[in-house]
Amino acid sequence: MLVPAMFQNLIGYHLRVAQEMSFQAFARAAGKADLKPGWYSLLTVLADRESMTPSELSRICGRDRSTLTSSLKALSHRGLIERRANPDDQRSYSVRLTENGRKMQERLHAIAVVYDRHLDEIAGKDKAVLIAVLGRIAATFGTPQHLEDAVSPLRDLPQ
Amino acid sequence: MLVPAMFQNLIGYHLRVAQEMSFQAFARAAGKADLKPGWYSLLTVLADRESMTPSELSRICGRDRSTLTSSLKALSHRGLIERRANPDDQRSYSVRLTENGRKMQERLHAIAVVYDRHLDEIAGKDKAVLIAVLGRIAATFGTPQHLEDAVSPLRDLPQ
DNA sequence: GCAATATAGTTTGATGTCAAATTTATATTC
DNA sequence: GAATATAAATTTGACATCAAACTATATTGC
Repeated sequence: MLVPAMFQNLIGYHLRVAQEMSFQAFARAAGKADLKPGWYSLLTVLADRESMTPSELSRICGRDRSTLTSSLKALSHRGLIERRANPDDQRSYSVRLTENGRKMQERLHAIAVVYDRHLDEIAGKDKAVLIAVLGRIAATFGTPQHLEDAVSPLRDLPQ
Repeated sequence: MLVPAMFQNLIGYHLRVAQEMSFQAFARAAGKADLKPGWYSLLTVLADRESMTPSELSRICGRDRSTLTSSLKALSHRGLIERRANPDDQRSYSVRLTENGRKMQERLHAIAVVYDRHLDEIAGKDKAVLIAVLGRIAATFGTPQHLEDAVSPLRDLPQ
């Protein structure tokens, strides 16, 4: 694989390439199963909660609220989520997974796990070091609010 | 930083978060200097070459050729690159940096290098291992043999 | 109690991306 | 040498995304 000489020593370059390549592999696999990779984070966050409002989901997934409008419409139209009016606030509504939505989340997660096994094999004995360094990078460059928030709902998941 | 339990053993998760954090830091810094991070990869690749065609640039930067059309128009309009007709092939033309383009590339590169120094410090003695593993990931997922799809564009810098 | 302000969600507009179709030019084949 | 195929760049269409404007409802402050 050809790497421009001037990038050879830049960690940021390798980080970006590796991330994009592995994500694209996941996206292609999901696409073949007619699954949108963009759904993965939404469904996975929802899978751990009774229900959430679009705004909460937006903060946790790190995407603008306006972006979720069409995603939620698509997910709802496909019967993967359902909306429920909030009796206390007529502006708002809550979203929760349907049974099909849960199955879809599991399918996507299964695909993600398969790709992560590839990553495990590639990393080999360096896996612990890799995860440690990546963790330090994430911590150093600051944790955006959306990821900070994302932690709380998922923190206590059964292993 | 807290990591959701269901993700804490997934390399892909740490890879994505680390990449997202460091790229956003770079993008914010570039944005403050009124620079489009999307220009960085194009200008940097061009900075290393006499000239290139849009197709070569597209392959090296891993973006679809059609995507480059508007970018090159913007860069050209700003006087950062110039186009030259190819006398041997009237369909094609070459692109090269202007003096201003080189200055702009240097400004962006300086910002990128600052962030990569942070990454160096964070990686410390693990830098070589990190780059090696990231390289293997890119090579594996960017190589068609591992996936039926023959999609293996070369990715490049944060943009 | 009502006007001002804030909030939830959507709509709109701009940008960046890919894929497919198009156009024009070059190569290949018969 | 004409027909066909390939190639370079662009155009078009479909999305995803963010930010700003907008609508409808809630909350706050006076």
